[in-house]
Amino acid sequence: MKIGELAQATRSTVETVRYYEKEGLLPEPQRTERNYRFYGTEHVERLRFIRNCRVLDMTHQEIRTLLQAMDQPAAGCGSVNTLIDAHIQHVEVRIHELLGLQAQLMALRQRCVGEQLAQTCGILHELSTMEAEGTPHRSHVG
Amino acid sequence: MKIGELAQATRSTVETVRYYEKEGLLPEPQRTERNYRFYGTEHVERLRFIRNCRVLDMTHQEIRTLLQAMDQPAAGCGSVNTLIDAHIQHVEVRIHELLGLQAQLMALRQRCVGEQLAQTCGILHELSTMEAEGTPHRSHVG
DNA sequence: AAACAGCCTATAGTTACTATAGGGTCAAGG
DNA sequence: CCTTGACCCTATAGTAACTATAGGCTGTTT
Repeated sequence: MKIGELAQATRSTVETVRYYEKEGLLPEPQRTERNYRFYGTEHVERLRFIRNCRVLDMTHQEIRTLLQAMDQPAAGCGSVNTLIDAHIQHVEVRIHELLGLQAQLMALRQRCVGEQLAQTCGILHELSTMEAEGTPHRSHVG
Repeated sequence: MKIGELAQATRSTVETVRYYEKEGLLPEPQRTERNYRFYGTEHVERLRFIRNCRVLDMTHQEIRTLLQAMDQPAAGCGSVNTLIDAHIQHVEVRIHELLGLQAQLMALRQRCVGEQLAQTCGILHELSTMEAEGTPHRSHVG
């Protein structure tokens, strides 16, 4: 199959497929005599695997680790379990961060009732004077 | 004050301060005769405002809107309220996404108990065959 | 005079794509 | 035969919000 068909079969785009190839997530396929990429079912499976991982918000690096495990069927899958556990942790941490954020934002929102002038707006005043602890987040789990 | 002192006073870094200036979030300060940036208390306040917004996960574009409101003290603050409300929505949406993700990941984790071989690992198998709906997220609220 | 901290500009790297420019291939229609 | 349109190719730049690096000047201390 050609790249457009592969993209359709996996709900991705042609550009994404080419990008994964450049990143080394998807192996380089054969080429036709006219230099078109030509894929088989193994590529469909691999790409589907990758997309499933992405839906679960894994990074390319995490996916690379899982693909390595896939490529060594006779080896143990401990690294897989470890990775998934760590990823679940990332997600939980981020959920807690966002719940805290939500509380902060709702408290902030209370500061201005009805429509005020900017100079008397409690929200702007609070944003100017509060001493927030914490930093803008950096977790890979958005 | 010099740029290093400003950074310290606002718990940011010298590089971030210069970056905000280039982005137009922080106005260009005066320069000393030796071309060092020289800041006053108005810069401290503005930068503190920006950092507070960042801790709340607002984008630079959102912050720009708030700064504009700050700069028009005699105008209404309706845009501020609207923006905060929308931002709270973003956060709530993301929380729900992550809760769904967490559930999916925990179900996935159940697929492999103890340490298996990669070829029999239920996690890898599930990742290969599942038909996940949804796309990798794109919300600005990480 | 040399070492060291701190400042300067300009540029590249990060993540996972997305978009664009500029060009070749292929089948169908006029 | 020519053109139109869909599809493919490579290479490069843009996205968000920084972070890091190179290469060089300033200012203070020893």
